[in-house]
Amino acid sequence: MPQKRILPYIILGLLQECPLTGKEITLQFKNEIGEFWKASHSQIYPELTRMQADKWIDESEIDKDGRKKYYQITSLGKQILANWINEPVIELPLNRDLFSLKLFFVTQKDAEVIEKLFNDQIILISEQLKHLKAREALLFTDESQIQEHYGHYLILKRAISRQEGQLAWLKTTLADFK
Amino acid sequence: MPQKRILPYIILGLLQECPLTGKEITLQFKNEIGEFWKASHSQIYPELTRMQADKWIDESEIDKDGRKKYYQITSLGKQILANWINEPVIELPLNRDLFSLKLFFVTQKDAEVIEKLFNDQIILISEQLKHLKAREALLFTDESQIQEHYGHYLILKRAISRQEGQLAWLKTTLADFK
DNA sequence: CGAATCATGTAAAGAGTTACATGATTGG
DNA sequence: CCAATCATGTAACTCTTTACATGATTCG
Repeated sequence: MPQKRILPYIILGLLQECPLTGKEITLQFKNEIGEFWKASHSQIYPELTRMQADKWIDESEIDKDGRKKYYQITSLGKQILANWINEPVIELPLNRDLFSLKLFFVTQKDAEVIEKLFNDQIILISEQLKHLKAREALLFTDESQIQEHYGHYLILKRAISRQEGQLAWLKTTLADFK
Repeated sequence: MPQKRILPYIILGLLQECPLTGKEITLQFKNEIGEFWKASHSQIYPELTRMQADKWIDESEIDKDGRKKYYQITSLGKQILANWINEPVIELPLNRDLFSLKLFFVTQKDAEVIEKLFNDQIILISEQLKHLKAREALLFTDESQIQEHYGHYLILKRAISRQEGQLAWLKTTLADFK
């Protein structure tokens, strides 16, 4: 048996707000959600078909003629989403971090290797952080935006906090090392 | 084509220090490495066979009679490991965080749900942090330990820093919310 | 109209998880 | 000696990614 399916619940969560096409769902994974889960269109389209068969979602009347297919959440889907959110999270987040792995295998004498690893990683994280902060400035200009999309606001904040923490650690550890 | 193979490099990194059995390698993933990559024995044993066929590792003479199989890194393996470490890391770390995902889908009126999510997560992270700090106290009692296993020390520190950052964010955000 | 791209979908293959299997060893 | 477990290995199945495919639309 494989690992527990998460993707359909994420799709339900997105459709909870408004009907979306497969393409639009795919694009969401380039934004905040992508910080905490990845999925590509070749997973999403079959998943939508399956969820429709299971009556978690159905096809929306919006733009029915056009070539885009809008899906909307059903009342069954809403229940399933609520149940999932209420299930306690008992696993730690999974992190796959090549930087940390490479660090694991260096010895203190590999000074150049260590410094290069750190410098590259600092650049990488800095760029991502800049991108996240730009999104924050764009989307959450006033309090009403925050109220309306509170969950989105929280996980964007969380992503920013995480990257800032990493960046700070990288910089102080590199400074200590030198 | 699938994602890039990482496991063999991790195994090389472990074998760089001393010969190990498949079982011992498996157990390493319950320690620091498990913070940044997961693997189970059913991946590791076939991978060892494959790496031996590719001459990245070979069977050690240690305990050759016993039922345990010790593997050691070859000089080819050492080169391949060094090359891998020197390749720049261009991808961001992958994070899969169910807590953040669930947070994404709540609205501000779901006060109980949000508080429960936060409280559960605080407990989860606290326990993990306690465990990591216990390992730190156990392994790195003096400076010579740090020198000798510098990479191990760094990624343990990194894991601790990460969890502490998350915990601080969880606590202040929960306090703000109330 | 022709080229680029959009939106949807399918195919192929390795990655990773859980469960099952087996012979050796240990311990009461 | 029998049960538990150890160390290794295999099997079945899903996940995930990359590449390929196709018809509709847009734009110069």
